[in-house]
Amino acid sequence: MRGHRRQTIIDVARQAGVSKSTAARALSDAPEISADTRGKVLRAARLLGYERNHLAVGMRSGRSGMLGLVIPDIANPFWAEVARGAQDRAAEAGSSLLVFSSDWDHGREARHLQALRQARVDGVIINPVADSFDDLDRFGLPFVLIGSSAERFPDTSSVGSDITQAVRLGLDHLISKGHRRPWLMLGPRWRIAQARFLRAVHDHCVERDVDPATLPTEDGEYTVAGGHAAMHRILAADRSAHVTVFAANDLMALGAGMAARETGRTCPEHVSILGFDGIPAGAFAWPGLTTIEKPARALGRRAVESLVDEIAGRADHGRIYLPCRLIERGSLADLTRAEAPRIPATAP
Amino acid sequence: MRGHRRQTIIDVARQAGVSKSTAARALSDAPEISADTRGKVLRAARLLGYERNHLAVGMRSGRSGMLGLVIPDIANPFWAEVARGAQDRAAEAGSSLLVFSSDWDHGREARHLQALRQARVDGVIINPVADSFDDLDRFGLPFVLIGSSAERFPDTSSVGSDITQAVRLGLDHLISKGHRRPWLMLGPRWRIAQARFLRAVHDHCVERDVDPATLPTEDGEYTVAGGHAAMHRILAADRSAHVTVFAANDLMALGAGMAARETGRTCPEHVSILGFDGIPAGAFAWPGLTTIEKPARALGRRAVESLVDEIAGRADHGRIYLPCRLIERGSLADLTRAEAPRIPATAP
DNA sequence: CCGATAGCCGGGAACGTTACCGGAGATTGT
DNA sequence: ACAATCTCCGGTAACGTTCCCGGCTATCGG
Repeated sequence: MRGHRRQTIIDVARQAGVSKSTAARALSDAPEISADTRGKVLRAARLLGYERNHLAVGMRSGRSGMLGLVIPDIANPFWAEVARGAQDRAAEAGSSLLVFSSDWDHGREARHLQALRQARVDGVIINPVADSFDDLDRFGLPFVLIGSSAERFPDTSSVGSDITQAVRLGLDHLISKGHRRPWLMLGPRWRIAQARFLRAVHDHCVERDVDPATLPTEDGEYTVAGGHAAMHRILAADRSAHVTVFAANDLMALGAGMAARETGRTCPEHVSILGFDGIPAGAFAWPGLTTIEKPARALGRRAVESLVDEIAGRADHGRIYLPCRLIERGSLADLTRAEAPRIPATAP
Repeated sequence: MRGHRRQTIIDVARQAGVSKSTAARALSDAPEISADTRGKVLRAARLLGYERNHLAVGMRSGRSGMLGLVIPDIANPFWAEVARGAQDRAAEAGSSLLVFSSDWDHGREARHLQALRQARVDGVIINPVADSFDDLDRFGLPFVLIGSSAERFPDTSSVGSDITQAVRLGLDHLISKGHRRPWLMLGPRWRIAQARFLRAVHDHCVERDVDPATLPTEDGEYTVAGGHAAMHRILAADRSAHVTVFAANDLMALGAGMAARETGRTCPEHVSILGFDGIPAGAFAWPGLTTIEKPARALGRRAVESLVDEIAGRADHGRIYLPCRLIERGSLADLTRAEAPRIPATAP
């Protein structure tokens, strides 16, 4: 029973007493077939437990019914959420998702793209490692950029979050709480996301009559360890009674919180932290991380939608920026009515 | 340039001046070919930018080079880590991974399995929704169970974590810290994982001369909200000065911590919490969550290894249980030398 | 010098499906 | 009543690859 040969459409046709063309028509509900024979075929298919062979379909029709997703790391909660959204939407569209993690490594990314091409996926959603992504034009597959790397490619559709709006949300909230001179904790200098974030901040500062040059910055990796290290550098450099940090990423913000605690400082008494991403872990920290939530799941869904448009040929090459949302938890002090906090007891 | 037809092996053969059989031999480095012609073919392939069509390969050879992974939720950090391990190992083995989230829903699971069958994946790694998983024998694909659902299927290989060892680790640690009567915060009653956890606890209690019947239990969903609700019930039922909880899952433990704070209790002064899973978010909570770490990434890797064995026919139908590791952070009080803590100031 | 063997290569068939073309009846219009 | 149209169906050719079989050349043993 186990070693039984797989049923093909020919078996179904024979069982139903029709030709395989007719069986195919019934199975792919084409219009030119009588309801009667369709019923017969469908019954036969069910009886035999027939499952259509998508490899053969893809081979003949040129559509494999598979989509590729290449992100930095599926174990990163933000990207996991994106993947979930993409997967859900792909399933609704009747296609499957091949997921790959590039680890910000060019070689891995290249290998994954090759695997995707060889698997003949119908299209790819990618957050490219390099913001150059030079193989783009001879990539030979429909694709959609996701995340923040859309700037240099005006001719390709992309889905990202609205950084400008997000930064406005964050800065205005900081200002309303009395934080006039937050540190900006940025990602690596070579990432275009860094530049975009910084530019959004500058633009908004100008709008609010703040001199952007007065805002101190510190770089670090987009990880907990990166934020941890950067925060130690910040605290070593800034001996103010209250240090405020606007992190470009929640993981960094969380790392910053840990670093602050290690120096005996508590949040939000001595330190205020604003995150960016909205990963669930921020809710469990104590105090809860106030952050700007990117619509990760929706991002994944929209990327798939753009991609199927792209595949279908109706490519409007649009750039889509989804709005973000401020989540207030407890990591931001209200300095407008607070007395000056005292210097932490044990500093390093 | 964009609309250029895809290069096939026939184009390569023509370019190299050989037959397609020879080209195929060169490309799949078969032995019966001279080094000279192989070089010619390979050069021609590179020149034309040839990419082998895996759909056609799968069609002819019966191997699609794709593996399926069906887990409850890719956005759950534990499963994301498993997926990452599986994906890495699959890439090393030269195959791609189709990822699906079932959301503990039978219908979704069934649809995903159908998609996987139709895609003609070579095998599937699955954490089944139902611990019955009755379609198993007529599933018709090589597969490996992952997680805690291997009990009822002695004939299938599976990969999971060593719950017995983990529970021993946890209980001994609790006892060493002076916690003699922890609450057990369990998952839903219908999940077999619940029974396994409970049995492991009982067995170990007997070994340590503790009457397992004295351990109070509380059920809940395997989520933050579930742990949150369960903790409120526990605190309502237990008015002791110090309440200790051994949660079956980190998310529940985190939810429990939030609930405790809401009632004005602090951890570890009034409440001790021991988690289970080792998700990264536990490190950011304050205090850090002491927990038993499951080797999630290794789990994913081993599952793929078992699966390729299964596909290759050398199925030893082994059950693999990987050891867990205790991570001490700050959520457990040391009751052996502490004076009796006072009752929390504001109880609900 | 001839047959056997090994090494290398080409030709065809097959995998399961869909696209296309043509044909047999049934139905319609004049 | 006859041509024209429509509805439905069957046969055949692809899609790109691998596998099997047979053939050609060169080498070798006797």
